[in-house]
Amino acid sequence: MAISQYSDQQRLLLAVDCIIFGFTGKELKALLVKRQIEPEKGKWSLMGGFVSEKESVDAAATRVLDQLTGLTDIYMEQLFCFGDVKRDPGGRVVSIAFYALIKLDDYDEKLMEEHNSQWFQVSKLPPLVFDHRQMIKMAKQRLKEKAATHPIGFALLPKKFTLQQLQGLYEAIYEKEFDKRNFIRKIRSLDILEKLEEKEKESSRKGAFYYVFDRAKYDQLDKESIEFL
Amino acid sequence: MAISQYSDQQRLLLAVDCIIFGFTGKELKALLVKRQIEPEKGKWSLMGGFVSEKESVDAAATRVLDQLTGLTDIYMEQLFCFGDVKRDPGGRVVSIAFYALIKLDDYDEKLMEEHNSQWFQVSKLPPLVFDHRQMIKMAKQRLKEKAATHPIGFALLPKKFTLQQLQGLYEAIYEKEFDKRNFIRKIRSLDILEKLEEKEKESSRKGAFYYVFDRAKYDQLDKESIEFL
DNA sequence: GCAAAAGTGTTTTGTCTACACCCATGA
DNA sequence: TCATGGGTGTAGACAAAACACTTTTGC
Repeated sequence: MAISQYSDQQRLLLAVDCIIFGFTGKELKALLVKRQIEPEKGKWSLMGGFVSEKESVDAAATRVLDQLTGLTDIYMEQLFCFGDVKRDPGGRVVSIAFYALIKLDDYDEKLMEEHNSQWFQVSKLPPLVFDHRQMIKMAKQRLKEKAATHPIGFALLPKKFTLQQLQGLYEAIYEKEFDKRNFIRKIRSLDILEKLEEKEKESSRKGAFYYVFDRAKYDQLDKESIEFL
Repeated sequence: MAISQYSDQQRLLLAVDCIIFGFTGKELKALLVKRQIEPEKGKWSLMGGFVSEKESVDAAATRVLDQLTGLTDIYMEQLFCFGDVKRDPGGRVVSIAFYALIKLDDYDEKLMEEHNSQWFQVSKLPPLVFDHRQMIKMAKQRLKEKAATHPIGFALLPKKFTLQQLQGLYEAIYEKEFDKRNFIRKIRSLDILEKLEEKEKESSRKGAFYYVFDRAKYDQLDKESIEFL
C-alpha cells in the first residue's frame, strides 16, 4: 500500500565510483582500472559498480573498494552525486562518487593484476571514461579542504613514518612546498605524534626517527574541526 | 548493445529533497511541508520529489524548488546522498539532498498555502519524516562551512539590508555573537558592500543606512575561496 | 532631555612567515 | 673527511580580539 504510492515513479540505475588515493612518499596517486564492459571498454576508469536494491549506497561503495583492493578498514567518504542525463553513453546512470585513502603497503598486488588496475600520478592522468576526470578533480579539491581541518592525511601514510614523509604528503596534497620548521612546529602543536626509538636508515646516513600517530587524539581531532594547516 | 550491458542491473527510485533556508532578521528558518502521500502522510517533511529518467538530478532539485517557492534564480547546492536501505519505510528510495538559500521577501505566499508549507526555526524543528532531521542538521553544518569561505550569506538577505541585519544573519548561522566593530571591519575589508543614501527607520530613531552588495565582486569572491569570517 | 540603536579606533595578543646553521653518520 | 639528509630557534609582520564612548533623533 505504502509502496504503491511510489509505484508509478521511474526507476534509475544507480552506481558508485571510487577515487582511491595512495601516496608513494613523493607523489599523490590514484588507482584506476581498465574498464571491462561496454561502452568504452578498455579505457581507464574509476573502480565502480551498481547499487543493488538491498544494499545501502555506502555498502556498495565499500564492496566495490573491497573487490579492487582487498581492504576493508579504510578511510572513505562520500564525495558527490553526478546526475547528468548523458554522463554515461551506455544509459541513464546516476553515480555517487566516493573517495578513499589507502596505505600503499597494505595494497594487494594480486588484486591489482586481476583488475588490470594501475596507479597514476593525479597530476598526470590518462584519458578517462565519462565524467571520471571531473570526479577526481573534485576529490582532489575535497581532500585539500578536508585535510586542512582534519588529520586524515595519516590514512595515506604507513603506520610508522618519518617527518619528511609526512611533510611530503601534505606538499603533494596542497601542491606547494612548506617550510620544514614551520610545518613540524604546526604538526607538533596538535600533539598527535608519538616519536619512536627506531630510525629509518634508507634515505639518509644519519637516519630519521619514525613516528606514529596517537589514535585517541586523532579520533578526537577528527570529530571536532581544527585548524590543521 | 551498450545499454544491454547494464540491463541486468537493478533499478532504484531516486529522489531529491530540498532544505530551504530563509532569514527573518533574527532567526534562521527552514521551510517545511506537510507530506501529502503515504507513508507518513501529514507529517512535516522537506520538499521533495522523484528524479525522472530524462531529467538530471540538479534539474529535479530545481524543479522541486520551483514548485514550492515559485522561485527559479536562487542559490542551491548539492548536499549529500542519503542511501540507507531502510531510510524510507515506503520503499527503497535513495535521496539526494540539496540546500537552497532564499530571500524571504521574494517568497510567494500563495504557493506556501497551497503546499501547506511553513517556516520553522532551525533550532526548533517539529518531528520530521525519515532522515530529514539529519539532512537539515548536515545542511546547517555545510552552510556554516561554506559561509566561512564564500559570501553566500547575501543570498538570504533582501537586496538592501542594514549592517545589523547582515551581522544578525551571520550570528544566526554560526550560533554565536560577534563584536560589532570587528565584524564590520572584516566585511568591509572584502570590499563587496555598497552604502546607499537611504536609511532604514523602523528599528531605531537614528536610522541605519542600507547597503547592497556589489555583484561583480561577489561573483569573483564566490569563485575563489576567501577567508570570510 | 532621555532612551535606544547607530556608528566609529586603538591597543594588545597571538599567529604566521621568513630565514640559516650545526649534527650525525656511512662511505 | 666529506657528502647527505636530519634536526632545531628567533625576530618581524600581520591579523585577530578585546574593548567604550559619542551621535542622532523621535518621543
